[in-house]
Amino acid sequence: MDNTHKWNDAEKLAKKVGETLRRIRQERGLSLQELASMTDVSKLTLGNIERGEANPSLSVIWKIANGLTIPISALLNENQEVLVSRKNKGNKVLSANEACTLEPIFDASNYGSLEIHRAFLKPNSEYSPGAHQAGVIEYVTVMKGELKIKIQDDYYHLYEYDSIKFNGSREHAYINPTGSETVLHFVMTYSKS
Amino acid sequence: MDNTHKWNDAEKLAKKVGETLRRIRQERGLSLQELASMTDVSKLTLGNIERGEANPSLSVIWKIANGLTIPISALLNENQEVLVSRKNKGNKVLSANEACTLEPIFDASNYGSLEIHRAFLKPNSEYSPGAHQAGVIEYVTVMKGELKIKIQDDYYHLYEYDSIKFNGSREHAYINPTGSETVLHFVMTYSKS
DNA sequence: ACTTTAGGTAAATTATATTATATCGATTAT
DNA sequence: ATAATCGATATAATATAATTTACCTAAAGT
Repeated sequence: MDNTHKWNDAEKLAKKVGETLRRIRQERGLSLQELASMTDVSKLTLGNIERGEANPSLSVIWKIANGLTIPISALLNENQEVLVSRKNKGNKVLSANEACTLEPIFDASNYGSLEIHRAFLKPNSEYSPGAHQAGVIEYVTVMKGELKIKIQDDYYHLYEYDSIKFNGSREHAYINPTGSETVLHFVMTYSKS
Repeated sequence: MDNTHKWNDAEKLAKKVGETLRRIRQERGLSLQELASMTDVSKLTLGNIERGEANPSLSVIWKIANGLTIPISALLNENQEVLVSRKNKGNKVLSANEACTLEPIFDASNYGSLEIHRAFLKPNSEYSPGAHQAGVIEYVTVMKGELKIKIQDDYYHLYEYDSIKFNGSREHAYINPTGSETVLHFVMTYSKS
């Protein structure tokens, strides 16, 4: 069976992963030794991976990403593979149930794929924007009050100055469980083409 | 070294990958045999992975993703990740003159072009980070207190919930003109190479 | 009944990932 | 100069991923 082509592509991936790992390690000023103790992966294996001469197992990949507290996709350069489309921008300021007032701060359509909003969530109310298009990442910070956020089947309770990051393409809802207004700061990024 | 916890997490990842693979395969109505010939990975290995009883190598992961023509991150559920940043959990960094405390919220410098920080500016003090590299854009929001910001020769006075956007490559300084702490929310973007 | 297909299991083998240890050259610091 | 650190390299040993082959059960079709 001819798998030369595939093998070469897999080789390329290994090389790219190695370059990425080396770049991240050097950006943090770490030696192979230090990285080894952080990740519980031997220095030799790390060196081999960085030189693209390794075929690391999933557990090793996970250990490295975990030790560096980065997503695995950061190692695999998967960010660049994501296909994009731009959000269709309706200029809504009020949500359907009027529970939430959205206030655009900077519209980055002219500068890049970034939008910043401020949102005021009324007491004891819920705002469900639904899922956005693929490639949207939301960063939400609680500026005042409390926020209960539901992302698919999981709930997260955030207090003042807490932040959360998640993929906006997942079904989610913002809930103000308190009797006073909640103020949120939204940063939304859209993957580039 | 105690790595039981980490190992369990790695196990969880393997299980999740297995579930994802099985779901994708069944959604496409493929048998293990068919998937094996599509991916050039043995049926037994595929079965082991689906049952979470395997620790596949990067090349096998790549072969599967390639055979199914899906991004690797789709297999790894990387886009399902949710990160929460709590108010006081981050490692704070002090500026040279100790006027400003910087608290990273989400650091994407290694795999993207976005960083989010929270900053605490001491009463009646100034923080001058100098000019950053070219291509940096800063979005600053006042979460609490007041901020006087100097950008080259111009001054801007911001109050609670005000925001400002400017090019970080220009010389700038953050000034807290009040007697109480100022809390800022930073979003910094970097143009990609 | 019988046959086929799918998926799980087992044993044996091959291939290779991972580690430990040591050495080497280059750089950096004292 | 000398020592120390870093990354590359080599070797050997161990652990385990991956394949092959075979057999098993359950379900679905004929």
